[in-house]
Amino acid sequence: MIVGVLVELSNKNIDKQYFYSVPESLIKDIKVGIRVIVPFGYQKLEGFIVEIKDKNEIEDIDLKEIIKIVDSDIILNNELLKLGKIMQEKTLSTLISCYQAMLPKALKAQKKTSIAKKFDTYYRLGNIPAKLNAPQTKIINLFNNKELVSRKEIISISSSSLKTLESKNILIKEKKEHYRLKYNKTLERKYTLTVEQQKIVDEINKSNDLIYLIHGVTGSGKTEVYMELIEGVLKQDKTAIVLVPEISLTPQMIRRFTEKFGDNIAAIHSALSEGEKYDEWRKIARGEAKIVIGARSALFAPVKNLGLIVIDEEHSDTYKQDDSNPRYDAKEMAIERCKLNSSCKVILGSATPALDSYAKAKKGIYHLLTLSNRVNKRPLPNIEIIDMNEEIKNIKGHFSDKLLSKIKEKIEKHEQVILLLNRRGYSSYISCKNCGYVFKCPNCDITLTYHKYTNNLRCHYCGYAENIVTICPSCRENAISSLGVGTEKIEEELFSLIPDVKIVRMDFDTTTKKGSHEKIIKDFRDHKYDILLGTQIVAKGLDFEDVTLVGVINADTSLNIPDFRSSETTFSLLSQVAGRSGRSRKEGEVVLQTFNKNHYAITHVKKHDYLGFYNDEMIIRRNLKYPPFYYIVYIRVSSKDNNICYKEALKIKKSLEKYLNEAIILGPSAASLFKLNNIYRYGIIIKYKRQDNLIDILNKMIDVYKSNRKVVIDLNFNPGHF
DNA sequence: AGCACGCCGACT
DNA sequence: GTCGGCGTGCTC
Repeated sequence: MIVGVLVELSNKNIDKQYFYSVPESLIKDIKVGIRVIVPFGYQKLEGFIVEIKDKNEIEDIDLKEIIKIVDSDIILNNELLKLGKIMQEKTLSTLISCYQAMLPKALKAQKKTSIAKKFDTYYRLGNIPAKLNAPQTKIINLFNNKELVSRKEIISISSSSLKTLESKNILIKEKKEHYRLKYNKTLERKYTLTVEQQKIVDEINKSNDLIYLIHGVTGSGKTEVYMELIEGVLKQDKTAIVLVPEISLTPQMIRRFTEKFGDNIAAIHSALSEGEKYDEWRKIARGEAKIVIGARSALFAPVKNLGLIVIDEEHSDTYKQDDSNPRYDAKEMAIERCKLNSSCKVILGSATPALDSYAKAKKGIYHLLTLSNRVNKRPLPNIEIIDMNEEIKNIKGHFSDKLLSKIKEKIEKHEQVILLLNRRGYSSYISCKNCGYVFKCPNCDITLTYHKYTNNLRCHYCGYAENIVTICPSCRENAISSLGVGTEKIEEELFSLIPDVKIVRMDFDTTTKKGSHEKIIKDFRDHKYDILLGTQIVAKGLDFEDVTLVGVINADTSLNIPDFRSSETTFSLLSQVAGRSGRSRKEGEVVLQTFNKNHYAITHVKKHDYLGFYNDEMIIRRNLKYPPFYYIVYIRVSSKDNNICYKEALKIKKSLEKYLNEAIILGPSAASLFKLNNIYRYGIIIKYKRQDNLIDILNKMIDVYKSNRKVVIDLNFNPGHF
């Protein structure tokens, strides 16, 4: 027996099957998809068996032998094997990295300390003799209606009797695995769908389309629709996967699913320990959980007979793996996985769909469905725009009079407030503190990034650069600055403006600890605080009854992110956070502070007008040749040597221009993290509508550079950001 | 990735 | 002479 093994190392030079013979003693346990340890050159590596062949199919006589089998579980089933190959073709990353990306750490092929399974001890009956004493009889009676009884239960009667019974082989010990997590079905809330919700459920159920986009305003009850659809899928003995942007941010979602489906669900997310993930994964593989809820990678949960994939908040950038290889798009992969199953459907849901998704829906590629009313006909909150250019003279800290007085008013009425501090992205930009002017690239219309290293402003798209000035070109004030504000500073200001106010901060720094996020949510719901102050994190899916005011301290910051999507992300963020207000009986209000009150992202948020925003933004995207009108591939060239790096990047650009004559090639320009860990990076952008030889040319480029040890190239198809 | 081999400069 | 730097090739 010969097996083809894909080893753990992610490197284009060795990203292929290596063949090994199987020693006689292991043959019976060999299956495709299991992990094995093999000799590889001078080292021992872990890998996956991806093929089994007969001896006479291979000409090579001198194969090495497999050292051992890691465990008997099939990790990569047929479906995952196929899906990994598709991912490889879509990302041009290594095949092994695609497989690894689909698995929890404990199941990846890599040398590691193994994670122990957790066991409970049980007993089964052996031969029962005629004579037993009283406690012994009592113990035996425990077996009246079951085969196995737990040690715990027996000991509660008598531990010494257990000892005797065990020694006489009357009771036989048996270990049974238990999973670390348990979901208890609680009393189910009876919920009747609204007419609008029911209509959507019916339409999806009777349609044969593959992909659906549910555009539902905040508070329209998309989750109820998902649950109803899932119930239908379960009735057909099929399974479902629900993807959420970041599951630890949506404890309410899990709670509602648990209420309805109990232990039929498995949740996979970053807040779980590796041991817990391992358990959840195997529970799914054994068919003990039919519904999987989780972040991006939960898409690859080993469910069988998949009937439905739900992608909630589908506009979220977390569905694109952008930071490391393979840079895959979970939405795209969901559709691929769907196609591998018969009559499986993908549901995308959002109050503010990604422009790309909505465009596809309008074209009929996705089946568009709309929920235009909030549940119980609650009105959408009234949104008030505060022009900070006007307010700047009598501003207190970062607060306008209007926002401050509204906050005070709500606190007096014992209602609650959510404040959003819209924090900029990773890169820094320069703006005028007086009028809010930001420096933009004359070629690309995106914000220029400040580079400390060279002390100038640069465009990450085309490489345009200009020098720093201190006088604002717009208002002529000497107020150019790169300072941002943090939640601590705002909290401080609030304390001095409203003594005795109770504030809880929530940002990515205060919520890294396991469970801290849930605790903040719970405490806020219990009215331990008046104000929830946070960054982007407070915009996501939170549902508080008594929040009647949402304040946005700086609506603009995300408009200035150097990314062609900055308007879209701003519109989406503001709409989402506005949706947190007035979710129950009391009417909600929203106050947005901005320096750009006439910006179309702001004006459309005020009117709750997604379509209006969509139409405006599409015109800009078309004119500037951005997605969804053009596709983008980002090529990152990196090296320890700045000079070599730039030269190679330029060489790549030149040859791409030669071979890709239907595409626009931009760059090379300094990447947003130009120098990191002493490695320099340049980026080249390919924009194209149609380019038939693209994949072919890119593969050739990868091939040329795989043996180059001075520069590394990296590809990102349709990057989430730059 | 990680290791060996082999070619070249510099130094006990 | 020979130690070690690194460019190159190979891993079933």
